[in-house]
Amino acid sequence: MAQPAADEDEGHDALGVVDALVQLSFAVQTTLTEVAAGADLSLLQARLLGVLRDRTPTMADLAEALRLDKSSATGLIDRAQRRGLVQRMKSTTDARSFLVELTAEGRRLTAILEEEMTGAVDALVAPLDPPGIEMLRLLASRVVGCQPRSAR
Amino acid sequence: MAQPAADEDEGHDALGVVDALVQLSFAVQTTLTEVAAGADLSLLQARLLGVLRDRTPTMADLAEALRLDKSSATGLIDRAQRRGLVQRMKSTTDARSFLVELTAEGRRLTAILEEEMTGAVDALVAPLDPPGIEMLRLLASRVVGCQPRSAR
DNA sequence: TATTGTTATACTCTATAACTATA
DNA sequence: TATAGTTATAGAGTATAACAATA
Repeated sequence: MAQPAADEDEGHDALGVVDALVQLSFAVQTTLTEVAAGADLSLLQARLLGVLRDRTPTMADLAEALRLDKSSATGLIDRAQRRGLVQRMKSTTDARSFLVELTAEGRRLTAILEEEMTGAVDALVAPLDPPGIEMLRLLASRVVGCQPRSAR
Repeated sequence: MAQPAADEDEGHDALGVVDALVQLSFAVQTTLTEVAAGADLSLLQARLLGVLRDRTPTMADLAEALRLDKSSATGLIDRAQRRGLVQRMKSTTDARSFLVELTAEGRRLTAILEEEMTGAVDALVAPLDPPGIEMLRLLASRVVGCQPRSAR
């Protein structure tokens, strides 16, 4: 399928639903990546903060939530911890296990990122009128709400 | 904003437009990544093939199209070339410059990926009825700026 | 002098396999 | 034996800075 034509000046061809969705997904990811970069974070580190906003998962939980191997999660948390964003807490119920939680600094950054990402994505859909935005919200919700979870 | 709840079992909460769009973008990216992985390629390598499908850019053009630093493009093309997917052609107009093009094997893989990615994204929107899909196509096109003027 | 591209370097991110400690 | 997590290792991907060759 066609790539997002970042270097072309006229992007007014009619797109099929696949190209439109793929280009939209790249536009959203680019937006999120830029916001994260503004806080000197990778998108993955930002996603980590998002996961930890409402949870205190074990390393294994975290790996599953981010679809990473457990060894990748170890490195991710090592780097986040080194930057003072998260900390490992010994589990009281399983001596092998850690619970990962945000530090105060991590919570501060998480709040900033949430606000900025919301603003940036809102700006992305600003070309639509309010009914269009509501329709997009509804359709996107329906697509992600019907995801087969059983497949990994 | 909330993370795609990969580890939760029911995704039927009402989502705001930002969360819905972010989750949709991750769903699309995950789908594309899985298709690419099925051909033993990263998503970036697959994007590279997509760019080269209709173009024969210089290294600098390529870096711009993929929004990479020129040094990153060097490594990307080195790896793709090592796998026999692309080749560097000396420019006839600028002795400093190369044109990057697909090999026969690269074209073969590109065609397969295009077909599989289209099928996978189509499957993603299958929960919607045909008017919903058309509406999603229209809204996404408008957001990414590729809507024909007549429909604006 | 400016541009094209590579190299050297350092870091993030990713997975596999082997390992330790605990269940 | 099985599970939770780390370590060792290898590789992709990313950017910055310095560099060579050419424009």
